[in-house]
Amino acid sequence: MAYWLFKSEPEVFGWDDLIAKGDAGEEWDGVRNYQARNNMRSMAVGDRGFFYHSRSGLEIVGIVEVCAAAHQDSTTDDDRWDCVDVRAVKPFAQPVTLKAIKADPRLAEMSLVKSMRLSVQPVTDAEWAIVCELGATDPSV
DNA sequence: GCCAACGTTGGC
DNA sequence: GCCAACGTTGGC
Repeated sequence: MAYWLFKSEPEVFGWDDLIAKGDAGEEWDGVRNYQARNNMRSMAVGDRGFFYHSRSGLEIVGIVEVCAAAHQDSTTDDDRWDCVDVRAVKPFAQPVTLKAIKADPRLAEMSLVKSMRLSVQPVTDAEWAIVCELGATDPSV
């Protein structure tokens, strides 16, 4: 299983909005960046990701699961743009702030630190475990 | 194919 | 709200 990180502005589409979608989840649409799109094309159903609140919040708030592989983004007719569907798995007991991530030398190579603007990012197995630990949340459940 | 101009993202 | 970083566009 691969791990990812999805960024969204909470005022536009936040964690609570995804929770409200239930088990069916929601299209991760609106991505208009090739690298982010390519990351979504690499995803498999069952892959997990972090949900990060950008611009305000600035913290990882929970764990999501990919529930549909990449397909046409329904918000555009342009066939260059695909997206996956994601659903909420569970919130972090303790949100992990960007500040905390930057303060942890083990996370210095995270895309969140290195490629600040990329909206859909890969996360390594090691980073996944460390962030879940910081979030006081057991990732296996 | 280069690179300047432009638009967008996102931390502060 | 500002502005730095960075991706994209388009003229040459």
